[in-house]
Amino acid sequence: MVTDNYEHSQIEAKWRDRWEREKVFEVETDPERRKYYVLEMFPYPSGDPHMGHVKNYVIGDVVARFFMRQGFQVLHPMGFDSFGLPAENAAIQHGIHPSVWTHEKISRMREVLKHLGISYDWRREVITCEPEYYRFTQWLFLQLYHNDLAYKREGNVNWCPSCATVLANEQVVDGMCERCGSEVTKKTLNQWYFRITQYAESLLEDMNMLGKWPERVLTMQRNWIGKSEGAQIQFFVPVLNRSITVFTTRPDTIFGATFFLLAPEHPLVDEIIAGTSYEKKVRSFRKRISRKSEIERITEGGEVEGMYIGKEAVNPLTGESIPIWIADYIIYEYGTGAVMAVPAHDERDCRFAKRFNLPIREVIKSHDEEKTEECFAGEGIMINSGQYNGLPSSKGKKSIISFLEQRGLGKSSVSYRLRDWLISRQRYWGAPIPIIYCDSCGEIPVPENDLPVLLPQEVDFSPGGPSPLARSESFTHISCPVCGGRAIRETDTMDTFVCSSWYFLRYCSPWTEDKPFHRADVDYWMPVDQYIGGVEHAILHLMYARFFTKVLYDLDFVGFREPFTNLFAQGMVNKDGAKMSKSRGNTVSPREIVESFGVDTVRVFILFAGPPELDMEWSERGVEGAYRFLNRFWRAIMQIVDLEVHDVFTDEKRLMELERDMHRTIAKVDRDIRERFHFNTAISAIMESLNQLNDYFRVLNEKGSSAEERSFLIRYARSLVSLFNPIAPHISEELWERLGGEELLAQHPWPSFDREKMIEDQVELVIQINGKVRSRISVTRGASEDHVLEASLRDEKVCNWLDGKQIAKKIFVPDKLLNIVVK
RNA sequence: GCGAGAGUGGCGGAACAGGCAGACGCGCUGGAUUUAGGAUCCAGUGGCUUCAAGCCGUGCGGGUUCAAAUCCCGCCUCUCGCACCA
Repeated sequence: MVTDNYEHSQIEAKWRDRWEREKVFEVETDPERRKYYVLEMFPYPSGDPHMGHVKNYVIGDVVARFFMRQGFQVLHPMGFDSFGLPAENAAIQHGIHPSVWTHEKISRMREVLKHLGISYDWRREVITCEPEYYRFTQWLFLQLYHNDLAYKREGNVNWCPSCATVLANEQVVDGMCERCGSEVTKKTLNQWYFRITQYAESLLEDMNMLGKWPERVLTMQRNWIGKSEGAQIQFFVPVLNRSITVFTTRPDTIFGATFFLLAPEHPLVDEIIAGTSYEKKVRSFRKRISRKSEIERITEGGEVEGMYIGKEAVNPLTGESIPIWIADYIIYEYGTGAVMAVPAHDERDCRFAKRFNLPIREVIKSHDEEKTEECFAGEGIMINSGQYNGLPSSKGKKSIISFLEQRGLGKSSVSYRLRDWLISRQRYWGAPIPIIYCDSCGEIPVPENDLPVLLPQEVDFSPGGPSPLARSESFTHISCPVCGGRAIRETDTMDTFVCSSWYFLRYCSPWTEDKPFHRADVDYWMPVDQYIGGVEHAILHLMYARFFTKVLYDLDFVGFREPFTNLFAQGMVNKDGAKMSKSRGNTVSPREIVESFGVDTVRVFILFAGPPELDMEWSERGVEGAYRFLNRFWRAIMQIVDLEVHDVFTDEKRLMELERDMHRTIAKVDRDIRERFHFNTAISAIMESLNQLNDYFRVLNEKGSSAEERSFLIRYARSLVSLFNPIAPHISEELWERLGGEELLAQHPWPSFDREKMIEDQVELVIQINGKVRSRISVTRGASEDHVLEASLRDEKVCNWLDGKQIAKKIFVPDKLLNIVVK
């Protein structure tokens, strides 16, 4: 029973049920209709959603509801990214099985989310830890495997001792584990990788075909991929009787190469020092370096370390012999792991040369004569470079590369900072990697028909030792699918980012059983038109998802190369100036706030606090303010619903003003939502209209209202309620019904406006004297300069300012201002 | 260090293409209503100035312009990202 007061809980429950009963948000593939796909990053089910989630979903819901009312079929799904460590830690600490823990959390979270009344098609829910889903995560792994995009190799990897697993490069932040904050160490392990580096160029290139993405996200991805163009050059090493290739972006500085550097772990180092007195020293040097954590490297002020390893390399241009050193700042995985050191023009080489007293030879002169820095890394004119003297660096680069190319000693080359994606995790709660090792057949992919490789239920979660899967006899020991002989399963599971790299495809086709998705579904719905989430995923998730999409495109499973046309990165919700977190104890529970104020209040507060891309501050007063506004809104509309008609005159002038205001408000709200995502100004426009309305009520209270006024006000109220609907869907649906709306507002067409009706006949025009506002006059729209000048000369204030002055100049902006410049 | 972004009342924030700075809201002040509080309604609310008139005012300093929060140059502060990537 809904009373005449604004009873948020009754109203919200009523419409939530109604939308569900009438399947308002359920959509089907239908190529006849225009589609729009709105997606919010799905959550890890940690329990109750927090305010950051709510903000995310509310933004998405406004967009979804807005487009729905534009006549689009809107796909707006929700699911759970439900593999991951917290579930496993719960098992270790409280003895609850990860599956049980996760499903409990999901139910709880789903309940709260449903309570928010967001326009999800819940039938399409995706849960990544269900075999029905991870079966296809494994299937996708196999596609990558068959196309040489998934491979296993030994490598020096990031290890988080606290999580007892390896981490991808992307998951190490300032030398700390992105998840738990412990210091990351290095370990040499045999691990599975995805060959994302093969897609470095298209990940970079295809950024051009994206729609609206935040510039900073693109920049971050660009930096992460880190493309640099240069050359590979061969330096002959007499002791090996062959060449070592270096990568450099500055072939024009080759005459300044005074020593040669190798990464300490470079395998050629061993060949060079074999049987020499350096063997022992190098071994202990390597040991010392590997103990040095990333943190120490950064905090020690960049003290470089290295040592001479006893042999020489030959500069292919000068024929000069230069000593070979190893240095800790040379990264084996980048470029070729070997560098020609040019201390005069590279800061790091310079530091190294100074520390170990190596010669520094200047070969580039700055264009700017004044500049005589010790280490000049810019472009300039070549000197001390034989026949190349006098050439600018850019030309020199090209000539040197072509000289080397002709002699087969080098070529132009591109390097990327991006590394292959390490996907193995030594943990239980993830999708098992579908690989089998047979004593006689070797490494065998699990046949597609045998998928999913199910996680065993009964495993030992006690901490320490190998991962729970490795300890499970029944899981590990199987017979080879090829020869039937003895075999063991891979016991690593996949990084959860693999699961989230394709979930947006599954939403399109969630009921498909024999494959991850139907092509027709995906072709209809994809790409996601608007993706919304936190900027913290700017690199990791967004790049992995882009990578997966590109692989699927190349393998002809999908017909598009980019998954997300537009991306919106929302700001955080803070409290007391800091990020809300359990450890700080400054969290606000959405569940409780919704209980006392209602969903619509929370939505209005969040959206009104500022533009959504900015961080916002949670404020109790702000919530109350939003609540008060909803009450004010309710009362005003109800006053119109209950308006009695009297036999009185109509205030035509006020009515016209209101009419104009109505069209302006529609135009503003429409634009603010559609083009700018600035819901705060959309709400303030609605508030202004409401204030207009209240002013008018005062007139009506005095004189009573005519039938004409009542019918106009109903129309006005309807458009206001209609505009408010994507922002506060429950209250607006209720008021819509009370105003006589027959169909659901959620399915009612979005209001349109008439530009003609927005125009005023009288405009207020600003009169400036010497650029300062001195007066305002009211003139008819489109008044001429002469007319305005004449009118302003009759204005007392203007006359005072002009008294005894000469008019030197006039600037006239029609319907806006007249600036009179006097001497 | 490199790169990107941002600095506007007591606060969150408006000002779409150089043209009325401070919309809208919060807070605060006064008033009405009320037994009282809350809620509600009305009025006010950038600073200086005794009122009026006026002057100053968008981080700081300069510039362009009839006119600058907005454009240009220099500086300061903050936030974020990258940080031995040859």
